[in-house]
Amino acid sequence: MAPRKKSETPPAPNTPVSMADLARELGVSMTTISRALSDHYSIGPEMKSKVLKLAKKYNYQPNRLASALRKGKSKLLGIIVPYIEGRFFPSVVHGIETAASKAGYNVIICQSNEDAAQERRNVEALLSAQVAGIMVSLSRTTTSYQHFDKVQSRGLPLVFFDRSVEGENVNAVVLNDQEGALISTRHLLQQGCRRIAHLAGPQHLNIYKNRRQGYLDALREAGLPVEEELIVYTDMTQDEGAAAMRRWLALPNPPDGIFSGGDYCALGAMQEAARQGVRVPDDVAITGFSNEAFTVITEPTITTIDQRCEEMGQATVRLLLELIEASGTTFTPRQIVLRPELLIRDSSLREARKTTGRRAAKAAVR
Amino acid sequence: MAPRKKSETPPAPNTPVSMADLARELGVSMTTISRALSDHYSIGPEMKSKVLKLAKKYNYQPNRLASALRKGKSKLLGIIVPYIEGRFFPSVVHGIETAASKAGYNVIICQSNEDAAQERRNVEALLSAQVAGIMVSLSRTTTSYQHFDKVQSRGLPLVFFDRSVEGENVNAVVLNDQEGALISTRHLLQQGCRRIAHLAGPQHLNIYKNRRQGYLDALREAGLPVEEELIVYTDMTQDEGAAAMRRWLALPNPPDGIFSGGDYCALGAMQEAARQGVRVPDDVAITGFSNEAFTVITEPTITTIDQRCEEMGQATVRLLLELIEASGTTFTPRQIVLRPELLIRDSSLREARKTTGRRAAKAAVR
DNA sequence: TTGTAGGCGTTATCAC
DNA sequence: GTGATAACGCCTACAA
Repeated sequence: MAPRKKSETPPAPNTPVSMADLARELGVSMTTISRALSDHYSIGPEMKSKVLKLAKKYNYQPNRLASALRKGKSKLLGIIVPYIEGRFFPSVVHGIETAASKAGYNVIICQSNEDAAQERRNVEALLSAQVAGIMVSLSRTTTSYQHFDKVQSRGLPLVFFDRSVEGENVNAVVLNDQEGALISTRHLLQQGCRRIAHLAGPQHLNIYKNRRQGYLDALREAGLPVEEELIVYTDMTQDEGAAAMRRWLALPNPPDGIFSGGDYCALGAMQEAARQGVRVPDDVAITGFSNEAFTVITEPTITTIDQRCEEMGQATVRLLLELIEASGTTFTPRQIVLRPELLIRDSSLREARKTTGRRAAKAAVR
Repeated sequence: MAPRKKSETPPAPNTPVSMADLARELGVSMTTISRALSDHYSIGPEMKSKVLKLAKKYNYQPNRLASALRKGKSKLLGIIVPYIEGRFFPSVVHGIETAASKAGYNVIICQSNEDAAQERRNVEALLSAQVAGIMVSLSRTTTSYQHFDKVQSRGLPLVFFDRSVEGENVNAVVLNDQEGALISTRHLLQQGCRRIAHLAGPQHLNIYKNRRQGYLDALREAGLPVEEELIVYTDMTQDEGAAAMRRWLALPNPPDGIFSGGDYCALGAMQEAARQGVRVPDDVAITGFSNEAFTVITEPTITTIDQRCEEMGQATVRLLLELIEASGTTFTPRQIVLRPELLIRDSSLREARKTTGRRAAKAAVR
């Protein structure tokens, strides 16, 4: 479409009105209009109100493209996530969008689909769109980081969240998975468990490595031995949780507590226990990880670790905005570590006084 | 930040390179560069490859802001959703982003938080950002639609999805809730249920009104009477489902089938049945609506209606792109109605041959 | 306090 | 086939 011709008549009602249109209408210069609209200091109050009134009348919308082009700074932030599904990423994105919008920014969202090449293309697209900063949770297949070097060498603020690159040289917001595992396992110990098993996830992923470490820390702290038969490595699926539980229940001396690195896996174990007539939490107490939505609807409800999705989103935006404002000056990279929260529910609580009444699940309204 | 001064030296490595920089380097005009990069017809092949090589060397990124400003058309689409949580909206957004990105568009996401005023602000922001089109799922509190009239009067393509305004004058993609209810209730009839109850949602919301209507249709079709004591109006929560079930089980003649307008509510009913020793599906068959993630992990798994979230996203983008391409020409608004899918699971399947083995739940990896 | 003018990076139009 | 030039809408020295 060819650009609209400049006309001397007032703008058609269905066409966006520019500052030039307002200027012509009032017989003043564009500068005046610009100052009135941007609340500049040197502008007569009556002039200003006249401009504002006309702007409202014509429903003037500033063209942020033009503004960004001129100023070299847009009001757009970019997010790259592996995907927008499940519980975790949508919640973080929710937190990000809320915080960004509060600060006057809009957010462009991209999915890498766990594909490094796609992630690279996402970065290019965001650079092309002239975003003011980028937030990334790494794709699982990303092994080289040049595309991010390029971002930083342009002086464009960059913050990783949840899945970050290692090191002190990046800005990142992550959850302390190890601490989560530690407090969860400690809780099982406090409930009287002495033989605590662990459903571990793929150890090449940091989150699962750290969760296993936290579990080990808690055992050591309590002076308990680590028994290899009590650690089962899984892909964190429900079925693998059930399978592990079957193996454990077949032992001469089965565990009396289980810390699972994920909720689905914990669920599988719990269901297998029920099938075999083993009582949860009395015979075996179980805790999960992630606070999946279903953990409050099972019977018993599942003790788990909340990952502070919303806070993670907020913290990510806060850090990014700091970087944007400090743009130009030197800024020492920061890693923000969020503290996980243990949500104690019925699957691990052995005392007589259980949590009173199930937490009402959110309405299934869409 | 003041715009960078035009310099005669090659660009610093950390600064974006423009077409002018390339032109200077090659001693040709910007026009030539532009043509080479945009694959224009009148350009010498050797010139073209020279330009492309240099562009790659300097890692040239087109400035889409400038391009959009000049052309009056950006490569950005806007989405407005009530929120990015639960199962439904994230999945639709996932579908939208995937389809948009395939077509070379990026997506700005906004949340209205079920607030009409916020929704209005979202529209303004997207207009300001000069998006090429807008996709909206209405906030629950939206009662006036002027902000959308403004969008359309600007000639900006607009498509509603899921929560749309009524009428033939809008472009929309919605699910046929009534049909979903119909096939779900029919399925219960086929399973031999003769007294089918309904957990209904708030009737001022179209989706629940339509689901109730589908239920009534199925009863009429089967020549069964509508009994008011078998329809309970709820807010679709788990607890209300349980409460309704309690009332039904206290009847002299309890229902032998239940069609719930939502999965959480169905779950509550199912759990209450279990507590009272009533067998599902043999004593009472139950079906839900929405295909929430938990419906495959309960025991028994819950029969439900899939809402085609991904397809909805794709269809929305397809329709919007059509509108964008038809921009200027007259385009008769279209309403696309997606057909829901009945997922038959154990909570309603009375025959001996149940679904073999629980469907493996997706790994709880984040 | 207000106006003038140039430029942000790209592309369409015209001339060569 | 290539080049010069003028916009797109906004912002900001600088001048008045």
